[in-house]
Amino acid sequence: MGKTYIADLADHVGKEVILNGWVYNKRSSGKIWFLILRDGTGYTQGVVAQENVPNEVFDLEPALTQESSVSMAGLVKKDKRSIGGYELDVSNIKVHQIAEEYPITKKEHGTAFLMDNRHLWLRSRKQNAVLKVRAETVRAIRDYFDSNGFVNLDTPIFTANACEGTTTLFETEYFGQKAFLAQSGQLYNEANIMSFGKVYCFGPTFRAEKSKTRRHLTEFWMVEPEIAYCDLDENMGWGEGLICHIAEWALNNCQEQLEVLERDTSQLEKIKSPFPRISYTEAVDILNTKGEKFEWGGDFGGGDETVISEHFDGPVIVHRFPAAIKAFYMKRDPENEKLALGMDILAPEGYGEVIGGGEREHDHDTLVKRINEHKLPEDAFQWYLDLRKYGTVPHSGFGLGVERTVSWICGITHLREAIPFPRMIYRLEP
RNA sequence: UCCGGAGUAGCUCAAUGGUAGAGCGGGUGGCUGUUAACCACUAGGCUGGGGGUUCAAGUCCCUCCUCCGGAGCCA
Repeated sequence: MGKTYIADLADHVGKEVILNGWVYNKRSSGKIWFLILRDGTGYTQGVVAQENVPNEVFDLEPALTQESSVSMAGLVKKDKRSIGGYELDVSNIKVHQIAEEYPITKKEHGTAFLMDNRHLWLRSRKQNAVLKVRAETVRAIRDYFDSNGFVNLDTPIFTANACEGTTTLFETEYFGQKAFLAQSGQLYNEANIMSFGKVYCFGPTFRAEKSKTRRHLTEFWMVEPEIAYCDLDENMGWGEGLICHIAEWALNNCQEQLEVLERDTSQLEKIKSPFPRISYTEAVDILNTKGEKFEWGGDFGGGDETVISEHFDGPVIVHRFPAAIKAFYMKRDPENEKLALGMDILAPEGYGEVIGGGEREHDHDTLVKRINEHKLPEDAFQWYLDLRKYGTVPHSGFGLGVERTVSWICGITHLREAIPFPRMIYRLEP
């Protein structure tokens, strides 16, 4: 009799097995009772009949509280009446611990309460499904880059300077010196590509913005590829390919989870190359056609993004933004100096920007000019400027937000559920 | 920071200015195929804090605190 996981029960029909898990629920009916067990791989029920087990096992029922840790032994049977389609004719139960009164009950709870109990909420079925999709999304991302010749080189989290100067950074103390938590690995990626050609970094990133929306976290995970000898068009192709790969991977590897989440998978099946590519100016026209009264030159808000993406049936790429609203390192459009060669990929169904990136300025003197225009300290960028002195080449890259992508794949409404322990403006614990 | 909303039992929510209730969870008992099982009984409250109006405040007014979601910023 071996240790078995619920997900593998189908292979053990007619055999005695031991399942290790936690009490999800129980139902008693006098001389027979049911123990619904979860073990992280699935849910099943044990049937405990008075005539089949010793009295001391049968009498456990009143004491078994929700989330008590137990092992149960028994014969595996196929039965439609059981959750998961299989059940155990229980012969023995070993109690590891009787859980104290569990705060999360089977009825609904508010999100504030659930977030306070995030360490326990993770056990619930839906949260388990979302985080499994997250793990698979990370696998899909790595698979995409690894199998396309990218080298994974991670970039520092402690940095000395605020690279873009626009967003607020978390400040910390570093042996008596001021340091900041990184908001992007891009600048370091730009150094790395001159050695490896194609690289990506993948790690946590930090923004001290006091954002209070469902689309923002202060600590989130981002994958950032960077490619040497790559223009804006090719860059858009990499972003599009990545998103298609993630959607396809989820459909192939997360069917069970997407079902638990009641995700309309037809939305994911529609994610196919090529994505429509429209310029910022065309996007502004779309907004105005729909009566949004958007003025050329401004940045899109969450609502604007939704309106634009609703115009298309799937993700859409928006490119060539007004240079004035973009970072100093973005290359200008040679055909129109007012435009920067940036691109965003907007996910459908109102999920908004999941990718932001573009072609970088690779000319030394132009870059110095931009640094000064943005009133950034030139000294801090000496190493970055060096990259333009020793064999500079056109290059591009982008960042993809993991939690936004996972939320979209799962069809959930708030980023906080797409990461095990979210960090938000008013949430540092648990 | 600004705008809006909410704080009542462990949880989710009710309660014309007039004795604070229900469902779930807890406890006790019943039931041999239950599916957020069901049935009966039972315990559980400084109505977020402070101040005010009133014969009377969960309810009206002021103030503070906490949380929620939206704007800004962005992935």
